[in-house]
Amino acid sequence: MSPAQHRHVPDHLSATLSALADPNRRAILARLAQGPAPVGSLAAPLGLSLPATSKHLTVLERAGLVSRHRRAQWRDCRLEAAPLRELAGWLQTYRRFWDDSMERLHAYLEQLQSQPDPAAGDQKHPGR
Amino acid sequence: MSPAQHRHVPDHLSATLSALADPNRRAILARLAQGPAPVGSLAAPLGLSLPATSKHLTVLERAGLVSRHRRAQWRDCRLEAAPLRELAGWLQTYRRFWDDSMERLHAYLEQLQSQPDPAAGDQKHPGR
DNA sequence: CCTATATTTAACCTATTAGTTATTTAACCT
DNA sequence: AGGTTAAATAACTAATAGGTTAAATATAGG
Repeated sequence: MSPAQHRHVPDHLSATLSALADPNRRAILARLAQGPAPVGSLAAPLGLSLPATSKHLTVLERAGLVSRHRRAQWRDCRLEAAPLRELAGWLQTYRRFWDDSMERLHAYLEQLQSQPDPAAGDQKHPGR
Repeated sequence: MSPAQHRHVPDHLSATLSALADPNRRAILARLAQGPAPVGSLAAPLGLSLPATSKHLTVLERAGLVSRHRRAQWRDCRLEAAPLRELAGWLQTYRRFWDDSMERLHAYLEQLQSQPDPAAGDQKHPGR
């Protein structure tokens, strides 16, 4: 058989998360959180070359996390938070797993079901 | 010169984010959010092979997002939320950028400084 | 118009990722 | 012991990611 075509258009969340997965890119965002900045001033403190920085910015831009605007010969980069909000929304659905009070509630609700969760397949003998 | 050694031990947050960046892995977490499950029952509904699933689980495990426990010949996977909490904490520092009321406060605080943010270098002529 | 400055783009390299198939390991059940 | 089921590991592959150096592009300014 042909060696598997596993190519997708990545969704928003995946783009956001993989953009954020790089520490240099998070450092760029941290810097931009204190106000817009041109590319060069982002590169220097991170010990990154200009081309590397530019690429990181492209990744961040494609994830919607920054926008760039020409301003004379510079290009001002600005933090765009919408994807972060989206991420926070996604994360929210897991909040009960680390929030103690919610965790207790959840445990209670699970216990209410009495059954070991029929939808989950975590019985003694899980369905094949 | 040798072609640049950019090898790091990735930090927690990077490991968490890159683990979460894959939609299949997020689907696994979503499934585990409804209770622990053996590997096979995770693979099937995602159309993933067992080896692929096992690898995803290894990635999630190394990020601390799941744990696996032998249970007869099965291996029960359980969601571990600590890294998600850590992520939520990190995200929290950006909350003011999407939360309207906070945003207004932030704008006000920035305006208090009167100066266009000396630490930021976003003046007319940014430092080299 | 020419030159300096700021940034992007191109071409290339290496490591990592996500998948594959085939083989092992582990535990259960006669 | 032998067979079956569950999962992991090995070996391989194609695509992606993050970096490099060198060349191109865009704007400002004498």
